Amino acid sequence: MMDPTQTAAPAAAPNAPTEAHTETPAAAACFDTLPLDAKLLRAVADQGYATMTPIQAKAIPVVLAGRDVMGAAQTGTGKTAAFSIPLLQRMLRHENSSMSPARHPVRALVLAPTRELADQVANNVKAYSRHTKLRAAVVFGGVDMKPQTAELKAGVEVLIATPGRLLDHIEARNAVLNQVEYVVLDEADRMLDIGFLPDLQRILSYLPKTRQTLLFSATFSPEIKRLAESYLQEPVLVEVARPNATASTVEQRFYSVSADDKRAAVLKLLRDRDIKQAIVFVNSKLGCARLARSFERDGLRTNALHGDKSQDERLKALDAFKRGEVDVLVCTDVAARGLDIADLPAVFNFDVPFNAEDYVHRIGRTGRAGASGLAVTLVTREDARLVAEVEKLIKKKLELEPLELEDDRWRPPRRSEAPAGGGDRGEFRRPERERFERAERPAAPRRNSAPASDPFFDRPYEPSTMSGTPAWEQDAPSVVQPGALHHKPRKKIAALFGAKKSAASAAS
DNA sequence: AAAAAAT
Repeated sequence: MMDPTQTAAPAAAPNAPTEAHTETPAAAACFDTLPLDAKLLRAVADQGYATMTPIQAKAIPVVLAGRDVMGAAQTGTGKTAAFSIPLLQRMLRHENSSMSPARHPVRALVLAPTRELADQVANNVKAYSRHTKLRAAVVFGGVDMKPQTAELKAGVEVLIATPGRLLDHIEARNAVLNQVEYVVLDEADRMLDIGFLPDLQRILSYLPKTRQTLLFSATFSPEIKRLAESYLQEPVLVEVARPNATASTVEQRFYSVSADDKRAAVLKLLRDRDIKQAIVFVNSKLGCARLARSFERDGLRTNALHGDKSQDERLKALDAFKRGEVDVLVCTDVAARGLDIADLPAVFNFDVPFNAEDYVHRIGRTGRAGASGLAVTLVTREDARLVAEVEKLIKKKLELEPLELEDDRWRPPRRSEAPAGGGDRGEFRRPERERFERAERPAAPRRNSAPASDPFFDRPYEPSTMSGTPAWEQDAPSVVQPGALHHKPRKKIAALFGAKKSAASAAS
């Protein structure tokens, strides 16, 4: 069943102003039907946005009403704007009279799980607040603290941060968080997972108990939902799709290959599908660096992005990729979540991710804002179990296809065949370089139009719920069967593998 | 089988 705001019925948005320049025939609600300050509406229009995406249409009024929110929507559907615009509005409405300029209190805090994502969110918040006097700043690790400190001391109303560096600033008394009124956890389920939880709890301990808290993600397990509940007060669950749903705009393919053929498979698919640009996800930093070097030898313009690179290299790699100067970005899961790369045509899972949730996030780098995208996952026999977990999580029947690598030209030499010394390893790779040299490439960032507002509407799943009561009690059992694989402790899964496999096949 | 986030 469709949500009323998502139908094409003209009556759905009677107040839609005629000046809105949208090509969408569907009468999706426009931002200016909301009680938003003109400064914010102007900033939204500056970004080229007129109509709201479903998560925005549903979450913004709830945030404006001051409620705590747990928000779930597919990747690439505008969650950042869904929380930042109404938060800015509330900050404009309620000037903090107790604000003492000398103490530079932060009024809104947004936490993100990676530095790149924090940076991106900050850029969005700055864009939406540009016509206001509210100041936004971002702090994350890997870069000099001094400029961040100076910015904090000068006074910042909205602070976007990764946890570790924020704690540094708190302890150095650069950031005063005892007057925070709004907290957002972006990629909330990641922020609440075991690796982040201690830092997160420490940060929250510095904040006032009375505040508005917002959690957003495309993935929520019932366990995390329950945990999250303890950080929220009478939260409203805002769901546009079932949590863990993949975007309908992404074509998902699963190819059965041997580990030795994975590189050849990527090259073949890049060629066969005429893919101009792609992210290739790898499970380990070492594998990431190696694969990037390999693609480089194949003549592709390639960069690696992983946590062992300097922050400078990381930001430059991402930037070069966004500008189209790099064909293939080989990454670890540092890039799995949240990053918005306009019109990225394809994502490859060179390795099947260890966590099914990460599959959802990885493929969410493509098919964003209504664009179409391709997600290819390469599956070896050992990965069958992980794929089964993905299937359970996203509740979609996945079909494993064979991939014929008939033409030897696309198969890089095996270790045993490779010429010693690693010189120029084979002319058969030349066609790759030529194809990419021929490819037409957009010179500048490619997205200027407003995001299409209807491709997200065709969900086969339950319509969103928006109620005043915490909904996950009734929701949890129906979403996932008790005992479903991805709810078992990871250790148990690992143990299953350990029992089956000996160290024999571990060499690589 | 891992990655990320402080130095």
